[in-house]
Amino acid sequence: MAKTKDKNTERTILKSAEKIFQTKGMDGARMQEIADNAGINKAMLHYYYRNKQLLFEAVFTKAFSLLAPQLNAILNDDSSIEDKVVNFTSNYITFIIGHPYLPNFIIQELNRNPDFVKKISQNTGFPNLNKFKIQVEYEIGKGIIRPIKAEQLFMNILSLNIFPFVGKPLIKAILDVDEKTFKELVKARKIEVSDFIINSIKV
Amino acid sequence: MAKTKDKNTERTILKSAEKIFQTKGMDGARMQEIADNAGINKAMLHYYYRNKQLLFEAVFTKAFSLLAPQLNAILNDDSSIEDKVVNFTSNYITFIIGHPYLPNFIIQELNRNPDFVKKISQNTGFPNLNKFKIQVEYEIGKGIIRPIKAEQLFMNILSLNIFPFVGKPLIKAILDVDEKTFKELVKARKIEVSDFIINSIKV
DNA sequence: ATATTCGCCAACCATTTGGTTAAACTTAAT
DNA sequence: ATTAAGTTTAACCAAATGGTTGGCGAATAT
Repeated sequence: MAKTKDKNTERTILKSAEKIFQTKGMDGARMQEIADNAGINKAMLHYYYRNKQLLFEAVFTKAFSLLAPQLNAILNDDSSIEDKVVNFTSNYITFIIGHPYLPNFIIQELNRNPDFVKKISQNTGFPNLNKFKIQVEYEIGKGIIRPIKAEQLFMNILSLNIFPFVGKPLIKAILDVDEKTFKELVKARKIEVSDFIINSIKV
Repeated sequence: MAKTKDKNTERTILKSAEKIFQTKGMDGARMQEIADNAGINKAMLHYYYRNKQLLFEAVFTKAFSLLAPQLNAILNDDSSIEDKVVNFTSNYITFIIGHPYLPNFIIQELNRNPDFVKKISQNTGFPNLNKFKIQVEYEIGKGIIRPIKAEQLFMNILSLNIFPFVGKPLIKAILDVDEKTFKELVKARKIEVSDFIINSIKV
């Protein structure tokens, strides 16, 4: 049964590696803990992924490949800016509620190793602003939205959507709310955030 | 000269510890690297701060004590919401440009150890929403601003101000801009962000 | 049937790392 | 000058950590 167990073990390892790396980060993760979590010998991690760095990169690349399409939705979709904001906000927050570890993991690791961003930004499908920029200028010219630089609008959209997840411990402490209340607040942001943005840019 | 050297060494250690911890995090930081950076023997770190955890906490506490007053400015000041947004945004961004490592460090470490937030949140002077909440409800009642929950407005303000610093590597890559251009964009946010918020909440 | 390949593991290894020790040095007080 | 207290260092230690090795058993190919 060796050949079939093969793929199975590899997946098990990746699953465990995701769990550990995404909660503890590259520096805080221990190969032994990943092996224990996967219920296998530590040597197996090296058998399948050679070393810690490569295992980490497998986890990171997969995580980023989940997030990138979300961002491309607002950058490359054909609908109006207002529609995009509404859809992106709702979809993104729903998505992250299902993967609450993702944004913080990616941002933390990108900050830890800024060179790493070059590697993945060369990848095809990496989000870029070109199309969005043209659209923003077009809708401003048409008088549909107020004048604003596409870069700033994009930063605002990203900030409002991502930050609450990344800054969760800080926000929970300041608002003095429990986990349940926090989740409700975040869920309400599916429309709260798009209203806030539309209010601001609509003429 | 022992007594005077004393405080000096202690400060030197803390300075180096700040530099290393804030760029590499608790897990990524090495006591040896801190000692090297301070130009002293590793044993000195333990002589003055007992162990890594306590040295880290000294750094973290100091970092947070720099940030907390910034947040309290918008929560406890007596001016109108509009004025507070304008002032906070400008002041906060100016402040962080001078301490670019701070937000990411604090957020990363709070996420790494959520229990840690309890410790510091009991501290007097820890930001809380009480006063801000009353003010938001008051201004809504008076018809000065649109209806919005204070919690959501606060999250929005925080997100728009903090996220660009935390998500810098990601944003730089997507916008495809160099360091200089990014700094200009962030600087422009001193008014960009408050305009954006005011636009959205003003009746 | 035999040889070979593959998945897997216990045991091991070299290095790193946080932390300790004991002695030397510096300074101020007696 | 002597003592006592605080400061600094080189050398050391035990544990943790990423990674390697050699072999075992099961499946596959010859």
